[in-house]
Amino acid sequence: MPITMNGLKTACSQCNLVELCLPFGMSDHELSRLDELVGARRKIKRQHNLYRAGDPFEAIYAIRAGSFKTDVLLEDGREQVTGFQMTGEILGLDGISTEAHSCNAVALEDSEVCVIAYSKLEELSHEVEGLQHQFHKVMSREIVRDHGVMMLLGSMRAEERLAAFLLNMSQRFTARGFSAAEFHLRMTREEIGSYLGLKLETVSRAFSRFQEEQLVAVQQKHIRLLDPAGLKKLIQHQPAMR
Amino acid sequence: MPITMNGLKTACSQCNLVELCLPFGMSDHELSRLDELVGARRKIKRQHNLYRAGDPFEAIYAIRAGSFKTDVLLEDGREQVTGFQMTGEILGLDGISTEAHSCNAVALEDSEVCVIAYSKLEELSHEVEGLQHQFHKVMSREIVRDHGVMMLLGSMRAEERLAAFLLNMSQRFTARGFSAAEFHLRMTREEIGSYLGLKLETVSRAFSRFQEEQLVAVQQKHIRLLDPAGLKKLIQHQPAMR
DNA sequence: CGTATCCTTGATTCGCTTCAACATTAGTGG
DNA sequence: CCACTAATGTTGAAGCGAATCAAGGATACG
Repeated sequence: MPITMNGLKTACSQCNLVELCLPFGMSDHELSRLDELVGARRKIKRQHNLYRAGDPFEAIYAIRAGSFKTDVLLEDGREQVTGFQMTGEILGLDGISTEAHSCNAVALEDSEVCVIAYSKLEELSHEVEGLQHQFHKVMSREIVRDHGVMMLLGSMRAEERLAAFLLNMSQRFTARGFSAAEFHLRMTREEIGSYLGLKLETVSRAFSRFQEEQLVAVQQKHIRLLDPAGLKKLIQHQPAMR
Repeated sequence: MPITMNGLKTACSQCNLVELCLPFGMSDHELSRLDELVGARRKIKRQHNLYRAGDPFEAIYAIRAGSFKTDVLLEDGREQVTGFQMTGEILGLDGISTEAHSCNAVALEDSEVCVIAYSKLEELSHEVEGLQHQFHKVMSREIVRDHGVMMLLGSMRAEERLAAFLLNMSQRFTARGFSAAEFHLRMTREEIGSYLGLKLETVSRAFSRFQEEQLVAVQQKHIRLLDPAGLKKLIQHQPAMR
């Protein structure tokens, strides 16, 4: 029976995040086999890296608590945040292709991940029917998500991007049993801006504008969605820019 | 022995695209097993869809000849091209997550694809060691590629985007045994623009600018890279905008 | 050969960035 | 606990890069 670094048993079958995580949709029998998969948990302090671009790829990570951002850096120092990840989501998939990570994963708050050795995952995928399929789904979902971000970055104006971002966050908080209308963002305006391809001032202004129009109530990182339908409308009916 | 719609045997082991395609790196023995995988080939005429967003997902496709674009559409008609695909590259991975395709795949010229039934792929992945791993690599590469596009869209200025695009095309033509310096683009300025988050006029202007500065010779869709190093420099040393 | 599509270029407009100043919050150590 | 400081967030004014509008030219296609 696997023992974690902090002496707690790590078992997918016992975890309340199953429905959000890799084991989603698997039978009890399959689930019990999955318990071999998670070797250890690892705690990451706020602002610390789970991995960095260039690190050799050995494992993927399931977020057990907390949240992360992933980013890529250009030689000249420019940063692009490629995603924000919450509990149950999988980190590190970028590393498979070249056997090295291609982005940085940074904890936005004190967090904890389940370490899933990739070799073991491949092994077990041969045996456990549902695991292979579920893993493919997780990767595919990441691809679809990325296409959505491209849509954001390539075809939407600043306010549309922020609206889409807020609705996406709301939806993900909801899936985790939190309020859809009220939540706390763990990232800075600058990080949101980088993700959305905007400067932090533009993000701040868009927040203010939303507040004026009674769409949201903003208090620093604390957000209350007053009119989600209004936000949705903003995305769809905004006069096309490009 | 599988017979294709046009009466030709479809066999990965006989295909000269192995090094670019799904079977890359697999042993001869594994390769022979792969021949069961490709059920048929399918020809797609220029401007026709290989699949559309919403279509039920059943297969992935390896491009045997020609090229494609993938795009997503917003309700209000806005289009975002999410990628251009060349021979040996895999289409349709977006469909796994929801069992339906989430984007459109359109042939940029008369093309041909190998149809790989997903159910068969999963089945065979359990038996053929290298296939599973290679498939994971293909998906992971797609994720990494998407992150690169996000960097483009989120942090680069117009000319940097086009320079990065041209260098990327050049690199992919090279991998296929074509000239690195001279090639023919199959997509319109509008499609390039959509991909790069720019209007077609901006793309055209950037091309003209590159021509003035002796970086490339442009004649409609025919491109000659005169100074690839100069293009590379453009990407890295341009004063940061956002 | 005629027509639709695609591309180029110019003038103008507009949205976002840049620069700057200030407010607020969080974190630190006396 | 409070003073101090750094980090973060807000807002205003000005500038700039890309979009928009518009017209003409080149090319491909039936």
